[in-house]
Amino acid sequence: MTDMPGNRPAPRQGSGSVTIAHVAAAAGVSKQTVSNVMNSPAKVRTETRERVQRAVAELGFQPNRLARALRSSAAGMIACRIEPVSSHSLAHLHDRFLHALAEAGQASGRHLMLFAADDAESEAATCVQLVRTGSVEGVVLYNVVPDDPRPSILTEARVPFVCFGRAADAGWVDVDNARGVASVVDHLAESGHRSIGFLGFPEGHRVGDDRAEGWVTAMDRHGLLAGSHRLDVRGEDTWLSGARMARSLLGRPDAPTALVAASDTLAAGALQAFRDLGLSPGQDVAVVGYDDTPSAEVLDLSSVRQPLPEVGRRIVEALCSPDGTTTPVTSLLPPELIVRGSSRPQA
Amino acid sequence: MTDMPGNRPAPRQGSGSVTIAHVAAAAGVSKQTVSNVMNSPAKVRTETRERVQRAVAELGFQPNRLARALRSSAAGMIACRIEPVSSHSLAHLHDRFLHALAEAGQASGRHLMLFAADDAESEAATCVQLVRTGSVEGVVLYNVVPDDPRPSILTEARVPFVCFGRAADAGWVDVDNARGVASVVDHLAESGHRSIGFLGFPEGHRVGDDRAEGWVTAMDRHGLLAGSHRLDVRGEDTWLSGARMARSLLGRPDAPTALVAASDTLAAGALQAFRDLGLSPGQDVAVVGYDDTPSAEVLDLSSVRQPLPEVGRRIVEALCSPDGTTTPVTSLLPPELIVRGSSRPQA
DNA sequence: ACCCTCCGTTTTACCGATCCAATCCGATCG
DNA sequence: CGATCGGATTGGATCGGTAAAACGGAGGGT
Repeated sequence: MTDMPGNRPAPRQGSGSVTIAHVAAAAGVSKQTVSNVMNSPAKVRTETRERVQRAVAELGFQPNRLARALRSSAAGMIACRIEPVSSHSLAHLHDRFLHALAEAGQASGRHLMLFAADDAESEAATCVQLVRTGSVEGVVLYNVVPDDPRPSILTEARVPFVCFGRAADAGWVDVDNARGVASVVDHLAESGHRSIGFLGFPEGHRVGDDRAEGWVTAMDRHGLLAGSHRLDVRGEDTWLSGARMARSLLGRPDAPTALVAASDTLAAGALQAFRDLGLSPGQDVAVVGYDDTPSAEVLDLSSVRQPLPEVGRRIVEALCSPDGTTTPVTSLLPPELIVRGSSRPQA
Repeated sequence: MTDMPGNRPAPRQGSGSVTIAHVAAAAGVSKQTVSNVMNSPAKVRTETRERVQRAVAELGFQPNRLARALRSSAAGMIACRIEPVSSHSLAHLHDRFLHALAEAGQASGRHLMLFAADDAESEAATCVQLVRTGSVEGVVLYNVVPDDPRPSILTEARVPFVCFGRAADAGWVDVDNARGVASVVDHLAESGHRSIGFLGFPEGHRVGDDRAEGWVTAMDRHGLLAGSHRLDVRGEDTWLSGARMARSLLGRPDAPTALVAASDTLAAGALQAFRDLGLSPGQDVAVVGYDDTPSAEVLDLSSVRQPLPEVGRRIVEALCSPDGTTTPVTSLLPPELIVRGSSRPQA
């Protein structure tokens, strides 16, 4: 209680921060007891605990994360690359995903570190380095494609990681794209639509193909597929392309009464096509987008929302669970359909 | 060279990482010499240095960031809040800004930590906590508004911080919005336009007002302001609102031949209005957007680009420079006009 | 030969917390 | 009444580096 361990002047002026030793001295106990109060309060007698807690509150003590991390070799951090802007369709989700990840991490006492990288290889190299230097406990991969080089590099280097998007021989969390589109078809079919078109991405990419497959499956289930294969059109994920595709579908003799778009961008283009053709969205013809971007709300556009908060939680959980010899954790989450004016059945 | 300091089994199997002690043992020198090789190579004799470097390479040693940070009490990290998605016009910039920040930080050996917060107050509280726990050296504030509560809280708590956007009594980095819009007016005036309209945000917000002021100033400088005050219209930052405002301007008897928009969103709306009116962008009427979002390129829309990489560098520099009693660093950067088809003078 | 400087290296201490083993204490028990 | 026992508390070592001071041998000056 008299002086500081280490003969340092008590609460240092200015810049120095309050350490566990200051608290211990103030409460008249040892450092270890303070540590116990912070980490396993049950081990400390109530009276002592309260005395320590008072000292903690008075001095405004906050344990040094670095020291704790060093000693317990648990960095309390996960890393994720922040990609440069691209016209990739998932780019719109990137910041929402990072937000979800940050929030989920905080909920379990872990922070999110961002890093930039030029390509997949340097991203993987950075991940390895971050883990080797003890900076992070694991990393999250985003936008994983079928023959992605990253999972194998990281597995080889024994870097804990989880993918957002399916990957072989690795832990992943994904949102069921096929199911999302299928739920849109269900919704439209239940609203009485019998001819439902699909505006998709060019073939060859996982996400786009999954969404297309959802349309086929659901159409078939409703017995609407026969003769509908002409209603499946594909094109770039741009507003103009969406408008063009919608116009071409609606210009046919067997024009569909509803459209499912693989993105809000395409759906926004479709809305424009409706306007050009003098059709009223939701009344004359329905359209539903995907990803529930901010513009969907502005445009009163129905859309499929990915449960990003849950995705974040699952990823953090998978990353921090007792990894090892067991099969990597995988989970496929259902998206949620948000119905707005563009597809609401008129009363 | 014989056994490990601390009597630990040499390169531990599996999970354990290579430490400075392993390298020291392998090279037959002390830990400190290894440390010197890594940090101040000049202090070490060439022969010794090479021997150590060989050992470093062989063992794949990477210094533990946590240990280094703890000892030198320099976290090597900066933090920035990641905001939830909003319809705020600057939201489009958020991920690009974070990317720039991450890149700039890496260039100076600092990593970027992201955190989520519900409001400005809890954001400030988190910042204080992050610095107090030694997790980060400083924080970056984004979207700073005139009477923002955050700067004063952080100053009070002696948390080093820099704002992206002007703030009183604090370090900040900003892009000159007025100058950006003025450069657009210059460009249009040089292309022969004499009647130039402005599509802006509702009054009362720093960014929007700055951009509007740029239009006024430049128009006046070119002697085009007289009678032009009717060409300054304001509205929400949405696509629909942009289309509406453009239509209303172009429908007048004194219709402008060029439009300056305060955002790409508004400009995209204007492009739609042109289409509706049968006008050809860049030929019949010019339009220029702001922020050079990805859609600007797709739409062949001229736009003003904020020099985010430079903003990031300046922020990191300001945050890590010898802070203290001197006046906080402030810098106002010029944006760059990207001319595309929507405003290119026809040859 | 002696002292002093200089340089390269090692030694010692330390950053701030946690882990482990040892100690202390009152309470129970033979 | 001394030995034992279990929970509360403490001291010391440790995590992996870095700062500062101590060390030792080569070279220079007188």
